[in-house]
Amino acid sequence: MVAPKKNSEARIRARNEAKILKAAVDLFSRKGFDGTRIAEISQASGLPKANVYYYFETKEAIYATLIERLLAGWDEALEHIDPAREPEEALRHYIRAKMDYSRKHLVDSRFFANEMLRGGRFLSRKQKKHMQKITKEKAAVIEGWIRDGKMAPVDPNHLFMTIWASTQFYADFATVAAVTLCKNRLSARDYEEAYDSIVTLILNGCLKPATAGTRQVVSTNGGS
Amino acid sequence: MVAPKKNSEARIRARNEAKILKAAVDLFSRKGFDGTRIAEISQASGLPKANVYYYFETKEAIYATLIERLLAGWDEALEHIDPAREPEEALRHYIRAKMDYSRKHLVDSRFFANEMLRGGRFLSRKQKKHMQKITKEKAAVIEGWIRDGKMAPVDPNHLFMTIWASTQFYADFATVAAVTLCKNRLSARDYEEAYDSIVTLILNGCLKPATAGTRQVVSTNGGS
DNA sequence: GCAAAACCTGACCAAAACGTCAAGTAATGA
DNA sequence: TCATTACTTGACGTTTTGGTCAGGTTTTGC
Repeated sequence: MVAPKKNSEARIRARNEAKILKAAVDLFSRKGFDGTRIAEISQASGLPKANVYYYFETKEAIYATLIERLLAGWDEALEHIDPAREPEEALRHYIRAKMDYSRKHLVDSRFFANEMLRGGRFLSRKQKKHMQKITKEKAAVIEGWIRDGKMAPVDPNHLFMTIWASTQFYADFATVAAVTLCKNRLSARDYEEAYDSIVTLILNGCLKPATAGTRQVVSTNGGS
Repeated sequence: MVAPKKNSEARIRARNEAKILKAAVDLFSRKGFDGTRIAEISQASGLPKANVYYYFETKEAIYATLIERLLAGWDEALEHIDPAREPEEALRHYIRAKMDYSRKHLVDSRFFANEMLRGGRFLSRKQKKHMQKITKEKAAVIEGWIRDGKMAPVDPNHLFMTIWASTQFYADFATVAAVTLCKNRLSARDYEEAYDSIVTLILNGCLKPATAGTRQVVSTNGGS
């Protein structure tokens, strides 16, 4: 061998598991759990099928690993909803974080969507409880802002869901979005404009007129 | 036979095709195209597998029929966006129509979502063009309202998508919604509240302050 | 009442699916 | 160097899959 490469240190296991998971999440995101064949995963990952089985007991095991990984990122974006901040800034950043996630992790976003369409059967009770807890905490923050007269009296849960829905849309329904915008694929620019629109709509919709003023909240991102 | 039932008039073909399509859309909506087995459809519809093949050439044929049926309803709700109306009323009715559809046709909504996650490969160029045309027309109506100073200057396409996203969310991600609201299943009441929130958010977000006034737009639907 | 058309279905097939295994090859540590 | 462990893989077995078919039963039109 020309270069022996001591990257054997870069554990073979880790590398191959990553290959498999990457191929798997892509397939699952498009075809769902039942629609994905192990043979496809093996082919897409470049590893022989028997090798896939060497690293993962079953298809379920692969799927479960991906779910676990996904849920880990659930809370992160919500960190922006911080009682110490002003609602306008906090929500703006939160929406951006969600939007960025949708764009950069198209596949994960769709994987999640697929699992939800399936009824979320892979989500453990514990995982659900966790999501619930985090959301509840953050809903309380919103309610605080409302009490302080900083926001209009909207239901925080539905506010969150509207944000989730509208940001996730551009990942999960990219096809619809592309058709609507008469494009073949969504560009970074399209995402930018989507972000602006959502921020404008939702922030104007839930901030107290006193805060937002009669002037519309305008996005901070200029177009080229 | 006790009652011979002349409902043989109610064409056997129509009845059985309906049975098959009903079973199929349910399965497709949860497991996607590749994940759905003809045997499952046959079982769920109560017809033997060979009988399913008597009515439909292939699995694709069933799927295509469903897509066709689905797209037919695409324009309907958009009828509300009528230049003769006032934007507030029009948008309110449109959002309600979409929301009602999501609730009453949970399965179709998810079926559509699944197809989009797959990349909309079953949508013909013609069907896409049609969606595009309708949307463009309605976008023009919104733009008219904006020019007339009746609405804030939002991008109509993104406005539509935000509406689609947030209404569809409660059907496609019912699991997430239920977890968020700490319920097992969404009640009619939950949908009502979701509708109220969305209307409040989006209408306040895109109507001219002059129209909406400094007062928040309030929903017309009572609780209980 | 009767022929033609419409409908039904158990049994079958080839291809593909999941998962296993035994016999390898490479890396590791002493 | 050599034994132990980690990794690789072609070939296999069983089950399930989409789809077919030949021979049945019902409906229908007259």
